[in-house]
Amino acid sequence: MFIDGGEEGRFLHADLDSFFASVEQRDDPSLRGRPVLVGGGVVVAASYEARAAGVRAPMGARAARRLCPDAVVVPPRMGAYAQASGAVFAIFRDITPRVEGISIDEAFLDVGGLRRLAGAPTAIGTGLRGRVRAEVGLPISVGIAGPKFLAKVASAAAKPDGLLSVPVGGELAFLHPLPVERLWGVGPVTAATLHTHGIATVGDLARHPQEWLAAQVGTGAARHLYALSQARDPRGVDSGRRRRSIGAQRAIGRGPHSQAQLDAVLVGLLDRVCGRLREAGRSARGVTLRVRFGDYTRATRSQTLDGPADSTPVLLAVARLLLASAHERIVADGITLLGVSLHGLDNHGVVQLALPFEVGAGGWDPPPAAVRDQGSLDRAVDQVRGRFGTSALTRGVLVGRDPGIQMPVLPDGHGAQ
DNA sequence: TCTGGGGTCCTAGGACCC
DNA sequence: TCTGGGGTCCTAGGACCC
Repeated sequence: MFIDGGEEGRFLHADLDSFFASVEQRDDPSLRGRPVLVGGGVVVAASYEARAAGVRAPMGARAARRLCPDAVVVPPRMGAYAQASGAVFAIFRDITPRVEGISIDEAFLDVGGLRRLAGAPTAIGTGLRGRVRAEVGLPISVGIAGPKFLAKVASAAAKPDGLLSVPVGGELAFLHPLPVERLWGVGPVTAATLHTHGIATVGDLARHPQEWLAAQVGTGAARHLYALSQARDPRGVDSGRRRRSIGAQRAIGRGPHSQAQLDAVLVGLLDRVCGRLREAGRSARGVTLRVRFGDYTRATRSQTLDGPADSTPVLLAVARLLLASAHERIVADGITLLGVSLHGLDNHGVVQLALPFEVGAGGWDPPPAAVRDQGSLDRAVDQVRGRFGTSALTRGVLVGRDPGIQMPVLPDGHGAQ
């Protein structure tokens, strides 16, 4: 699909169709053309054949089977999805370095300025779709528009397996007839509020002044929604985004659960989360515990640490204290989910500051400049201390180019012994 | 439909400091 | 003894997204 005429916008949003289910159909030909559900107790992805029967994610498996009795249910294979995602993102970055990943299966690309090199945005999008299909074997939809968020709205409208370009000047004609729920940031709560005031479409929303909107949904959301309803979006593609938290959670049955059982779940969560933290070469300055009670209401408890930490015992101890602080309520109401997330993520100083060191035997890329003397090493280490706290400097070895210059600095698993 | 697992961002109040 | 404003950090909660 393609709205013809006029100049094209610079932002391209690429979104893999029914990603997990498509990977399953790609890898098992017997699943092609059949309704496929990925997940166990809950459907995390449904193929378009299953969606045709009304199945949506997330939906309980039992309800999904009722709607679609001949569906094939397969367990998720996160490894396969991560691999497929990596291959698709490699194609994105081959087209332009200006790529902003939104999740495992979608990204924004800024293709403004590529015209002479690669053609108009629609040509680039068509080429992208062809390459993903040929090289990775997956269907992907593409939206193109001048305001960034509108490219995402367009890709949703293009699905499945399509391309839609909203021409410059045609933004409002495309946007205003759509239901407000299509706007990024309008979920069930905001939608319900807007509906009570007779606002059903984006055009309805655009006819109300921002001040009035602020009284209904708050100043921040009002500013955001008002701008979007006028097809205004000042954001560009940010290719340097880093993850801001790492977490894990587990739904547990209604119980009752003994303290020992809860602690075992907590230990498992911390083990997973801290492993991923260290794998990423990062440290955390805060721990948040997330609890869902028997009545499905939620609460969080969080604590900030004196300095960054990446050790499982340290972070587990903090999480245990937080769990204890929720003990009374858990006893009273029961508990159905336990989760933990780590925030205040940073590298252990050295890599991020690009200090003039070489790390261990392996070093890192790009190689930093050599440390010339003990004095400059000391000053650099002081910088790290000042910025990240002393506990950032407790493990590993930082080695100057001159092998006589060494300081203990890096976390485990980052190349230093 | 009795309910998964991974994230992001915003708001608001209180503590604390200058 | 009483009183002010501004800024930052921390905690808790909520809405939203895939």
